[in-house]
Amino acid sequence: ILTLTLSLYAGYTALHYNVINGSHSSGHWYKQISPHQWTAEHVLEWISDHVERTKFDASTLSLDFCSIDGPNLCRINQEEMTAVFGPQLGPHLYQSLEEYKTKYGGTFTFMSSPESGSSESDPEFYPVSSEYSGTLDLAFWSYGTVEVRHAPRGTHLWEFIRDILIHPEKNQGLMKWEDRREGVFKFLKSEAVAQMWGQKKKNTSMTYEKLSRAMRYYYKREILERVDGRRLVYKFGKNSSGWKTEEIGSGIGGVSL
DNA sequence: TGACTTTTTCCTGGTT
DNA sequence: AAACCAGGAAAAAGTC
Repeated sequence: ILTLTLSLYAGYTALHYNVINGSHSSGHWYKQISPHQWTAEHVLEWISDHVERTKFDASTLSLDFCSIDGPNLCRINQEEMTAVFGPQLGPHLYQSLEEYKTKYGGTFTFMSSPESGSSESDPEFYPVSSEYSGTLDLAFWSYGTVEVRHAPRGTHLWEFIRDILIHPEKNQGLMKWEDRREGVFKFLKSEAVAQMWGQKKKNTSMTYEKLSRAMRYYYKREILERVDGRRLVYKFGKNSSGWKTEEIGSGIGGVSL
């Protein structure tokens, strides 16, 4: 499953699936070995764990950030980690990585990674050391680059709603499935969800009234289907994706994002 | 830059 | 009466 989702381009969507499925089904093998031996998949598992643990909003992350293997990950210092993953998740990740490094420290020869030094008068030259082999885009590795470079894909309203729904462990009581298989769901705290949506869009004046207008525009595009008679209830339509339990590994991204 | 898409804002009117 | 639902219109934002 991990491999399949990785091959999909919808980065953050794949990360969500990791959070949901990876942590339960496919064990945490990365915990058994040194970070220096982690594969890109291990790194992704590790990140997913922290996303879940810190209740970080994964939708602001790009999978591109995570396409890095253990050896390269270990070369990142705290500042870089924070620059890339933000002030919340970054430090968590850094500390966790240090712990794993220490735990398996004796086994390897490299070391000296956290040159948390502050003499980098040469930002552009850095993150990559000589044998960089990951697929990480260099554009990300400059100070202050927290946002995704181009369009943060997956920021549409319906995706935001979907992502709340597929994260039952976090966002408790905000929304719930009425019929998971059919894609019928309901707002439990309509104004709270609207506030969160507003927060994401940097708009403090968002309300459910306005959010719901945007939702209604989805009917014509068949991203949502109308459910009448039931207040605060909506249903995903055929032009939405990423919410079906059977859909994992196929069909995601078949629809415009 | 300009066309196009999506979301926001506002509104009138109806329903639960 | 409060909280929703339906959409039209148009502005604002975001994308390509």
